[in-house]
Formats: sequence, C-alpha cells, structure tokens
Amino acid sequence: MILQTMPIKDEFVSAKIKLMEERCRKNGLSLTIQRRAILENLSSRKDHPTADQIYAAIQDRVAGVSRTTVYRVLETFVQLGLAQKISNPEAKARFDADTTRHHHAACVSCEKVLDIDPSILPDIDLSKADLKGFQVFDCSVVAIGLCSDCSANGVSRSYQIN
Amino acid sequence: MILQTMPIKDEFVSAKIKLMEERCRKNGLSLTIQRRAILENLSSRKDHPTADQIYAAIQDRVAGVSRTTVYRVLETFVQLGLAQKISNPEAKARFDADTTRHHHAACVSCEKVLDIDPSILPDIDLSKADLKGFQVFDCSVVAIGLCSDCSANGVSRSYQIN
DNA sequence: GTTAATGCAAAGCATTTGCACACGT
DNA sequence: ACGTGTGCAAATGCTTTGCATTAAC
Repeated sequence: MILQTMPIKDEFVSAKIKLMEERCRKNGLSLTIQRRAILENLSSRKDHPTADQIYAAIQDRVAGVSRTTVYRVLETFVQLGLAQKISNPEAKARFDADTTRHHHAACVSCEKVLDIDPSILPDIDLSKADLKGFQVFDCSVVAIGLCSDCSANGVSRSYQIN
Repeated sequence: MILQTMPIKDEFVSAKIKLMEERCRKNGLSLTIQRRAILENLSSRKDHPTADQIYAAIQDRVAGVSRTTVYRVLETFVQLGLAQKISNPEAKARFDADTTRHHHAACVSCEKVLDIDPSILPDIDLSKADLKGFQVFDCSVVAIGLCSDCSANGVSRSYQIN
C-alpha cells in the first residue's frame, strides 16, 4: 500500500479554502473538487500565475480537468473576492489570491511578476483625490523593468529612455 | 473642387512628429506615411487607444493600411521611446503617446482608461526602495473602478469587496 | 430531482509571422 | 540600387461560448 505524503497546507491556504466554502454556500454555488484544487494551487504560490499555468499545475491532481474550467473558476473567484486579476503589461491575465492592496513589479524580459513590499511605497490615498466622479475600487502600482535574474544574465533595456 | 478643412495640429502633436523624424533618421528608419499617420493619431487623442482603434481611425487617411502595420509601427514607437504600452486589466495592449510618468484609471464596465492628474498622487520614489535587484524603468499607478458615466448609468460593482 | 458545473469542440479576438512586392533614401 | 517597410494571408496564443453530460445539493 502506497502512503502519499500529504503536504501541510499553510494558514493562508486553509483560510482561503474556508472563505471559499463560506462564500460559495452564501451564493448557492457548488463546492467542486476543481474549485478546491484551483484555489489551493493559486493561494499556495507567489508567482501570480496565468490561467494556463494553474491548469498545468493541477492536471495530476484533478485528472481530466479542462482549461475552460480553470478560466471559469478563476473568473468566479474574482467575482467572489477570493482572487484578483492583476494589471500587467502583457496581454495575458494573471491572478493573485492575495486580494489586499499591494504592488507588483513586472520584468520586461522574462515576464515574471513579483510582489513589491508595500512598506517601501508611500500610501496611496485616493479618497481625497478629485477623480471627476471615478469610483476607485482598488489601485496598485505596477513597476516595469528588469528582474535581478535577467540583469545578471546580461539582458539590458532594449528601448529608448525618454 | 472640394476644400478639406485641415485641422490645426497642436504643439504636442507636431513636437512628437518632429521627434519621430529625428529618431527615425538617427536609427536609419524610413519616414513612411503610415508612421506619420499613426503617430499623429495616437498623439492627438487622450483615450489610450488599442492598436485596433488606431487602425480604424486612420483608414480614411491612409487607404489600404493594414492592421499588421499598425501593430508593427506601434511596437517601433515603443522601442524609440515615442510611445508607451500601458498596464491595464484587460487582455489588450493600449498605447499612450505621453511617455512621462503618469497614472491611469481603468473602468471595469466600459473599459475606458483615463489619465489621473499626477498632482493628486504622492511621488512614488522607488530609488531608495529595496527591490532585491529589480531595475525599475518606469512605474505607474493603475486604479480600477467605475467611471462617472457608468456610475451615472446605474452600473455598480459586480464583485465582492474584500 | 433540480440546478449548477464541467468537458469538449469550436469560435472569437488580439497579435505575430513569413513572404512577395513597394517604397524611402 | 539597396535596405527597410508594408500588405496579405495564415498561424498562433489567450480566452469565451454553446451544448450535452455529469456532479453537487
């Protein structure tokens, strides 16, 4: 008999799953194994994956899962406030289970998206700002540049400085 | 004989065109009517258009222009520092002829992208920030929310607050 | 049992690429 | 003339949709 090692889920992941259960019940949505697997994967990683990266990661856990389901489930999570779509310069949606206000740095070379420690940035308070009627739900800083790995590999900026 | 009204180009547009001429010459690139028309269109509008919106707008001026050319020319402009690709939550590239550091507000309903007056936000100084070797070329604030038009039309937030 | 979710296949957009022809210098 | 740029058509990549089947409550 094969005994599989069960990875110890960290606090964040299990709290997230609980929150999902709560919000699904409240909204009459089913608790499917796909939703569990997708949220568990998303919330345990810090690389702001694309839908496709999550799809690749859960294949072995949920046999026969489809890409379509991953897209649909992620969209549901955004609606339920369990995840956010993050703004980035690529033409690909990236997701983050951390829905608190924080910031991202996107590498123009390898397209990695990293978190920026919020403490190094000033608080952005848009509450007093005159945005001509624009209602802000959320806001974040997106930094564009080169990550340390790419700089180390000799990649340098390919476009003109203004 | 029909006399067409020639719109008076504003300062910004003509300066931009001059800069393009300069940078194209410096880099051995040709000054084509397509490049002129695309930059003239992009720099005269404030709505951060997609490649396709520019394509639609220049059709009557440059008969037979292709979508492919618009994509290629915009990419060239980014390389030359004449335009920037802006980060937004859609899976579509949007362009801005204003390459100075400024900020954007994206409407989740109509997908309009508006400029935020830079004076209402604190200066974001990443120079002292410990970004673990990440070299920042540029950074901007992206606010996500509802524009005044959509709020007025009764659209309200469709997703959960965290 | 009912309603909602999934999987599949196909369609839909945005964007890119290869190649022959046309244009700018 | 030469090299670069353009247009076309096809390909690619990400995402969405319609519909029949399956699973959750």
